[in-house]
Amino acid sequence: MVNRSSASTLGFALLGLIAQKARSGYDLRKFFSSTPMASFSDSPGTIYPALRRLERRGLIRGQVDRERGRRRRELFQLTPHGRAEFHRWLQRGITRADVEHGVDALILRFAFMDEGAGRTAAFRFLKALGKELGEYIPSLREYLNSNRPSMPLSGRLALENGILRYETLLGWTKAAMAAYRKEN
Amino acid sequence: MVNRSSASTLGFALLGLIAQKARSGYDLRKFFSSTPMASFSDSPGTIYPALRRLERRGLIRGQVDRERGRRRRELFQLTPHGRAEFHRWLQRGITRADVEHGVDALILRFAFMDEGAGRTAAFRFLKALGKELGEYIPSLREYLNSNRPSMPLSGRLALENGILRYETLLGWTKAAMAAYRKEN
DNA sequence: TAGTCCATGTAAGATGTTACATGATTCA
DNA sequence: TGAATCATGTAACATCTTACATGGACTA
Repeated sequence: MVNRSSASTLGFALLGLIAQKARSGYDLRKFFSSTPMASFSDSPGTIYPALRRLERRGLIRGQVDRERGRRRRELFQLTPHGRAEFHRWLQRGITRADVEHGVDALILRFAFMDEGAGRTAAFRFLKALGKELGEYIPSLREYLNSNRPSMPLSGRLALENGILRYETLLGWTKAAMAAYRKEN
Repeated sequence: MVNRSSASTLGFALLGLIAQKARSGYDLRKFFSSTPMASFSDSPGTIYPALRRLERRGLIRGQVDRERGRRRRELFQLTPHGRAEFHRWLQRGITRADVEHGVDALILRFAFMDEGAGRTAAFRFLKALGKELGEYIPSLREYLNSNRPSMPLSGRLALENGILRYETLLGWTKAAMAAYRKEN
């Protein structure tokens, strides 16, 4: 069986944007098509059903905005339950699986951290991510060293790119922590 | 309607590994669980149905390996059609959408490039990727500069991480091209 | 002989994609 | 008035996840 109550990555992205201010499906589509959050699809077949799922689970509620002379549109806002679920998502710990599976979802979480969970939580997140990366990167290096001779050049370079990506991320966590310290 | 003849990212990952040598579903699961390709799920409910789909489309064919004293297992290899489709995937151009949507699928493609399409194709890929990144990164910078004042710290840092990621990747393409030149 | 690893699968459901569809409003 | 944009949706389908299930072979 599958998680029936909470949301997917897209779901949390929508929750985060709606948490900032009430938005319509169209607003959200435009946001995805016109900002660096373009990794999410802006197609109506993705957005509108996702919003209905969030509504069905009681995480958001929509109300039709019927100002005269304006096109009909439906603005969504978080319910208290939605706000709580979103907050729980932000507060989740960081696992090896999170880091292995692709770091984009983690960065998405972090992007909403200040607004949704506060700066202390943001700092804690960075520290936990740094710790996890510090443990993961050596295992990648080890794999590279053991398999280097048998790997084709493009395969080796691809792996080196992965390692570089994680190392850059680790450096970024440190710079980001410094930025938080400076602000306080 | 949806692409019925070709494969998903997971499908191409499987094709690439099977192209290297004949493998069973179990081999592939172990590969995903024990190497840096851990971003793919190693669960049987993911792998076995994906293999059946590839088989149904005529991209791979399996034959049951029934050596006595060994457990029954089914080894898959590429069909000529599968090899051709895989090759076409490797040769695909690089679009803005590829870069925006997440660069992991591109790196996967590159990892198989030498074996599946040769070094000339690998070099061409790096050049095209570098060009696309060179055009994309400034648009991210521009967004950051326009929106910096209104962004919360964690949001701004997340975006900076994205830019840094693309810049690191651009640097890597240059180093990788140098590595190819040196080999020839 | 009991536990572990090898090896393959199915079922139910959530999620996402592409394509198709509709109608109102604004603007040239 | 015709095109573009605003705004929301459905249908069909592929894909993926989680959980459940089975049985043979190896090893302590």
